[in-house]
Amino acid sequence: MTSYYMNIREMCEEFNVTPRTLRFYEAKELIFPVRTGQRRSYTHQDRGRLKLILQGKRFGFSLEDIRQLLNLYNLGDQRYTQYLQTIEKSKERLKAMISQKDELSEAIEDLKAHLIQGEHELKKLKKKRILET
Amino acid sequence: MTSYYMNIREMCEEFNVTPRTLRFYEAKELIFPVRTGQRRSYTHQDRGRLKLILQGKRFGFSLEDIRQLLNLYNLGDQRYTQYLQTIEKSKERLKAMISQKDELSEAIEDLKAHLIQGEHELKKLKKKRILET
DNA sequence: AGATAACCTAACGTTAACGTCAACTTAATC
DNA sequence: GATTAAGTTGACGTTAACGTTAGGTTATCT
Repeated sequence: MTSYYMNIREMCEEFNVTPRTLRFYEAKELIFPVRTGQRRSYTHQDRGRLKLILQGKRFGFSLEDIRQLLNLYNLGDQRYTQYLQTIEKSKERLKAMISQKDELSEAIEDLKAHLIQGEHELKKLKKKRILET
Repeated sequence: MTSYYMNIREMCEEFNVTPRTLRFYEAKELIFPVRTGQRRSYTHQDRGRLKLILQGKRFGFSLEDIRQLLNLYNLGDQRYTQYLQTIEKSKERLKAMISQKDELSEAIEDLKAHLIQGEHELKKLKKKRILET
């Protein structure tokens, strides 16, 4: 297992981000590294959250969207009403993700069809080019 | 069928965007409305492209990414090398979309599991609250 | 024909998500 | 123990994707 605490450089290498990005996410309260002296030490929790952040970004979610979702993954010491709100927000996100997935499936099939058509046309163009040479 | 040409207001209503957005996409060469005098007239082609643009945005693609993809859907009068490049770019996009879909599927299952767990915890909290009242 | 509405261009403003740079402190190395 | 490397905190800069405002043109309505 990877060491319990990681420094900022190790984090950057593992997740392929810059220090600035990690500090930025911290300022936005998406991750909460502890301090060893002045330096940041990233825990297992932080790594889990960062993974989710980067994933969310690939899906086109904003950091604020992601922040709300993240709470679901660390439902520790929240008040009841906050807890409830987190779950409601997460349900919304889930629905959005499902419809996004469906849309994506359609778009993929559509793109495939156009690509096949495109390659067909390309062959014809190629022949023409050869004949014209 | 909707009239062949649409003015900017009709477009905005149909696609739920602002005039600024349409002019912006035009400036970025994503759509090419013709002019009727000074005014823009949007064709069937523009509507098709706009639909794809908005879809692409929901998937988290940049306008530049989308612009390259769009060429595949209007492979009209391109040169052979350009044609080839469009197809290559599109293949890359397709791969990205497929992996995004797979990732999304996983994330959805994961989120579902956490939601179930969260609702379970919520019930326990609720009981505690009632007992404490 | 004068007013009003719909459209236009041009230009500056805004927000998210970082990049970059300066000046400082701490840790590691020679 | 001086230097170098790694990390830190501001603070200002940058880019994408529009929003907003000002000032001008065209079409329509009364």
